[in-house]
Amino acid sequence: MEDYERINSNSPTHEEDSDVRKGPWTEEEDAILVNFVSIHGDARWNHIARSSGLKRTGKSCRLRWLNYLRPDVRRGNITLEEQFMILKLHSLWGNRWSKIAQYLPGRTDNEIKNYWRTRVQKQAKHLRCDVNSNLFKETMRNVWMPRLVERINAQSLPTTCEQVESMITDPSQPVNEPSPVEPGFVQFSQNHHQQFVPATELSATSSNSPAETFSDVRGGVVNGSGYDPSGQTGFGEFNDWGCVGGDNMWTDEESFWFLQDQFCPDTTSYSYN
DNA sequence: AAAGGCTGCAACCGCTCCATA
DNA sequence: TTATGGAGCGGTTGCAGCCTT
Repeated sequence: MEDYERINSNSPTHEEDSDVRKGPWTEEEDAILVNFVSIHGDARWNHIARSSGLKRTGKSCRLRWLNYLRPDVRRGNITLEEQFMILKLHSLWGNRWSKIAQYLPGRTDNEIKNYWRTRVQKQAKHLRCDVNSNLFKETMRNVWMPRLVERINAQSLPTTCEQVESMITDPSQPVNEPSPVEPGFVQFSQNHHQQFVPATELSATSSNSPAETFSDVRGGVVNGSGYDPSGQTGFGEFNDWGCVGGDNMWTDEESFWFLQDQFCPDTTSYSYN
C-alpha cells in the first residue's frame, strides 16, 4: 500500500484519492500488479484490484495484465504468417478477436483488433468498399492472401509450394487445439516460432492460383487515373498488400488503381482520394 | 520551425455470459 | 428460479508521436 500512496502522493484531495484511477499505467503500478499476480495468480481480478492497493478496477488490472504485462506477450511487428492467419481466420469467424488470438501465440485480441482496424480497414477504405463486401473479400482471397503465402514460402528455407502443402496435417489425427497443429491446418515454421494456417486455404496457393495470375499482370498498365506503372520497370518486392515494396513501393493510390483494375475493370466511376 | 492533420495503439465502456448462492 | 457479481468480449475513444504543409 505504501507503493500506491507514493504513486498518488501528488493527489490534491482526499476525495480524489478515493476515485478510481483511469488512463495510462505508470511503471510503479505495473510493478505492483506484476508482483501481486506473481504471488496470487491471474484470477479474481476485483480481489487483486482491491488487495493490491491499486486504485484500478478489476477489469483495468485484467486488461493491463493480458495486453501488456503478461510475460508471454509478443511485441513487435505482425509477421507475414500472422497477417495471413488474421486474414484467414477473420474470413472464417469474423470479429471474433479473442478466438483469432488463440491461434497467434503471444498476440492479444486487442492487438489483432487494432491491426484489423488500422491496416485492413484502411485498405478497404481506399478501395471504397466495405470490409464485408464481396470486392474486398475477393481482393483478400485472390491477391493479398496468396501473395502473403508466396512471401512466407520465399522466406522459409527452402520451401516450395509442394513442401508447404506436404505440411498439411492428417485431419484424422486427433490433436489439441490450438497447438500442436490442428487438424486441417498447415504449419509454417520460421524465426523460431510456428504458425498454423487452415489447410483449406492452401489450395489457393497452387500453381493455378490467382496469385499466379496476379504475378503475370505485374507491371500492367492501369488506365484512367494518371497512374502509369509502365514507367516502373524492374519491380521490387511486393509488400503485404500486393503492392510493390522497396524503392518501387506503390503508394496507396497506385495500389488502389491496380486493385480496381483487377476486380472492377469495367468500372470507371471510382476515384481515389 | 510551427501548426494542424493523421495514425497507431493503449485503455475504457457497455454488454453478455456464466457461476454461485 | 432469480439475483448478483465476476470475467470476458467487441466496439469505441483519447492521446502521443509522427507526418505534412
